[in-house]
Amino acid sequence: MVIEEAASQLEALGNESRLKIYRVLVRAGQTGIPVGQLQERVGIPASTLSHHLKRLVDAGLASQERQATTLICRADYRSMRALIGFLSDECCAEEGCVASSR
Amino acid sequence: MVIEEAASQLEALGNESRLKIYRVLVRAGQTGIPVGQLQERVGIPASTLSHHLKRLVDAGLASQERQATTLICRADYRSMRALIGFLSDECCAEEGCVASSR
DNA sequence: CCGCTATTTCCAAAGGTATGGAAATAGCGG
DNA sequence: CCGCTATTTCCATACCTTTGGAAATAGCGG
Repeated sequence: MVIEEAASQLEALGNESRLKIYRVLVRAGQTGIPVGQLQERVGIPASTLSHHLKRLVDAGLASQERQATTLICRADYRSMRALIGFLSDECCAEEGCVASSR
Repeated sequence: MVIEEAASQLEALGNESRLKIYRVLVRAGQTGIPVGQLQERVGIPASTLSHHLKRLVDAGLASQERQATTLICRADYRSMRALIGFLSDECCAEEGCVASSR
């Protein structure tokens, strides 16, 4: 993972609304969750939610799949795994840190 | 870790300059590194660097300690550990993710 | 107290982000 | 093709971020 990508993913997650959205996505598992239900769950206006979702998708943290008129959203676990890996490896490579204490 | 804190730390790391700075801090280990050396290392004007450092410190990701005229900066490993824990636990609690594949 | 180095704060400009209502679009089911 | 629901795009507004030069401050050593 290159630093630009890590930064853009961290930026995407570095907003309370988006982090909440992302958390709901994660809890929805592989099944995913439609935008509408997501909206009820997080209580954000549709327009705003759509903007935030786009940021998460653009950052590679989530994906969307059309099923008729509804859009199913899913967290991309691989990217989160890669991001956690980056934080552990690149940013926590020295003594005293989680990576070395394992 | 509460979601507000996680979001603010992710936001602090979600900027390429700050992520680079943070990485240098981590690599400097417990010894830490003076602001001046950090500046040479990342090639950012002193003023800008100072702003970024403040953000990292405010987010609890780094700390600073005066030693005479120089300021030693250090990464706060505990906060990174907590952040990685949050991402693994809160955001990756379902099937298919890193947390469950361990 | 002075000069010196290290670092911050002040200030201002430019651009980006967040927000959400209103209008547009997508994709059925009939 | 129409109406309907789901979702996005358009648009505008307010606010926040990033950037960096210049001036201010901190803390020595003399």
